[in-house]
Amino acid sequence: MDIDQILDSVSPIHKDPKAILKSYIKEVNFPKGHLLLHAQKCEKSIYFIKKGIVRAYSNTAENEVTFWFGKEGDAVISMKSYIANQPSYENIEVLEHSCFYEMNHTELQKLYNEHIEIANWGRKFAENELLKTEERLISRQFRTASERYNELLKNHPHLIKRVQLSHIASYLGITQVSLSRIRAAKN
Amino acid sequence: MDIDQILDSVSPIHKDPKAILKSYIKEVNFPKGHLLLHAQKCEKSIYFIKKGIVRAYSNTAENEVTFWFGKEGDAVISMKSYIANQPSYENIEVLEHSCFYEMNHTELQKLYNEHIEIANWGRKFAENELLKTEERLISRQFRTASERYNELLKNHPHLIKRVQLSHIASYLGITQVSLSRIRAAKN
DNA sequence: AAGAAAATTTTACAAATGTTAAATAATGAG
DNA sequence: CTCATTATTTAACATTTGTAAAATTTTCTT
Repeated sequence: MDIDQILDSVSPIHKDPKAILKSYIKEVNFPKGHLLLHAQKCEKSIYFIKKGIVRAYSNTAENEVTFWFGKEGDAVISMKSYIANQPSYENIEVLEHSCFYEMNHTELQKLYNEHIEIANWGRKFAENELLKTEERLISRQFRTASERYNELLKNHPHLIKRVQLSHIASYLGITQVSLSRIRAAKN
Repeated sequence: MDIDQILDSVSPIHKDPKAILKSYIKEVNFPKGHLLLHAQKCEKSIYFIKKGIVRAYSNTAENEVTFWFGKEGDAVISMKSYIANQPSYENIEVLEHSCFYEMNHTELQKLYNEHIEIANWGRKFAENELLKTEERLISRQFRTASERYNELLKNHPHLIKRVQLSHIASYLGITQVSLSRIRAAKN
């Protein structure tokens, strides 16, 4: 997915302000296993996935909890760092060799104060991410693990194949044994 | 909580653009039981709570699920309507006689395109709400019902007293019987 | 292709949560 | 203040989910 398409899918933006934005964006590659963002660390960059998949997780006292999967076109960002300049909640792990568009937070903030069209692009960016986060919250609050598993199968069929079931189980908030039972019940 | 304080707490804003914003805001009162927002309806207004408390809920096939409590200073809004111009997920019920600041979505959108400082205020508004929603999601994903109950006791002690336990149980994602057991275990 | 390592499923049992109904406590109307 | 209504807790039992460990399948390395 190329950068023009990604920027426009956030909110259509005219040629000139888009060129300004793009001049601050560079392409970077990372191998499978690389940590793109680090929990407890104040991150400086925002990424968009050009090609590949990633996983967000946090470590609790007992175990590791996966809570998001990112795919092409998705923004990879610590909102806590981007918005509040505070340490990230999440580790983001690259699940297969992937290519990203990278941009620096601070430079983006500066552009927000200089160009109204970029400010409104940034507003739409936050608004879109808000709707996605709300959707995730509602999914968790209203649907059973089994329903959410089917949702995942439907919305991210490619992902299931590439991600360990232990990660999917923790994403669903159940044990891997329970997930096995759900999967077994479908046959 | 007065409107200047609320607007500035979203993001400090200069006198002139703030005056423009305020010229579109009016004060409204509603009694206990009033429905401020309606699920399945495309809502036109955003509210800020001057005084009072509210509850967000949705009806599923079987039952009613409470998923948010709002208090003074909080924004009461259907993000789905505000951002995507689509029907609201939530009903918002006024839990005791309350006073709100009301503003129209469409007028706000217009201001975003005319004043860069208001555009950035709107960006910060979405960003702040995003952090709050993320916090709610993380709370649900990482903490047990019991921990979340204690969190609620700590952060909203006044609320617990004024809200039925059946609502709190559904907010925590457990049955009222389980909540009783949690409460009993603390004595 | 064979063997080792890792991932997934299955089993047996324990613990937690849900369901239904009854008992108790709190609230509100007259 | 009293009675009726509503809210909350408790009890008994059923169901679901978790835990630990073994069995099986898949993946990776050589």
